[in-house]
Amino acid sequence: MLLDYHGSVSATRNTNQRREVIRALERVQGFVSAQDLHGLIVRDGGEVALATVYSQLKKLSDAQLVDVVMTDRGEALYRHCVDDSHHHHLSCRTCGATVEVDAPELESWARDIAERFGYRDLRHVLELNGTCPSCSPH
Amino acid sequence: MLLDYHGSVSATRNTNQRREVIRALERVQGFVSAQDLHGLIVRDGGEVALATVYSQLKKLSDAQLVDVVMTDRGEALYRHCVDDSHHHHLSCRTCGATVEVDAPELESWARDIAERFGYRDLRHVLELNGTCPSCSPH
DNA sequence: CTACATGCAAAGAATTTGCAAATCA
DNA sequence: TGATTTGCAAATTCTTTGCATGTAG
Repeated sequence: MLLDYHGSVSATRNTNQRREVIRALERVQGFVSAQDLHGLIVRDGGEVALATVYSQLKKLSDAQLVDVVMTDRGEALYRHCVDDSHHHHLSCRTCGATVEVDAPELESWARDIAERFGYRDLRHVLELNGTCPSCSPH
Repeated sequence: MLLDYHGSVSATRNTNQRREVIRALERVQGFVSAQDLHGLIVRDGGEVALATVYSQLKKLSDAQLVDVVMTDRGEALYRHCVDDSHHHHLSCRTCGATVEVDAPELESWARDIAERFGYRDLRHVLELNGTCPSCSPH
């Protein structure tokens, strides 16, 4: 039992489906779309409706238990939150190649900014892209 | 006239509609959705179909003449590529309040990263959000 | 008990596509 | 003239919603 922002009692029932979703997220270790996640669950014999996967993912992300990122195709990708290993991507606009980038300076800079403006629960997403070496004109 | 990847001739006609789209993008100076852009054009007496706005935006972004960013709602935002007056936004997830944030440290950090990986023509988009002071529990 | 969760089907929102008619080069 | 573009409407894709039924607490 937990108190929410308004002091009332918050529920979040521990249903089979919720556990299936969380288990699948943990198994994947990375970003997955809701649809793929649902596919995984079903393929493994789980019985969860796609709409339920969506609603659980929404609750999990509201509770900040999963991270959400948007694909360039407008598809949301979710991943089980393990705030270590927070990193960003630098991708090539031409060939799509991607490298992972650690950004400790960015993280602390972001925290400073948030503090300066009195914002809490800061999250951030950084998209870096350019032309990678192999796609650059010689 | 321009050669494409396969050596054939590439066209890109300079139609009224294309000009309308570009003009609207220049007028806005920032990120707009395709739908809003279409709304702007129409409200100004322009006669361009929404589907045409989409197709022109696609061509423009393929040609790297506009930047594209994804909203957390899965909506694409486009902006005419100018790279002056570069800044970022810190917004409140609860009420939507937004403040502009300068990020000189970020800019130079991003340049360093790009250089380290040999990437050129670097662009970046940073999305910062949290809970603003007035939406924070007292 | 009952407030919340589920599942289905239908609704929504953003974007794409098919195709005939218009038009730039 | 002839290949692109346009515009409309229908199709797609991802996600949300309405509502009757199920169920955790």
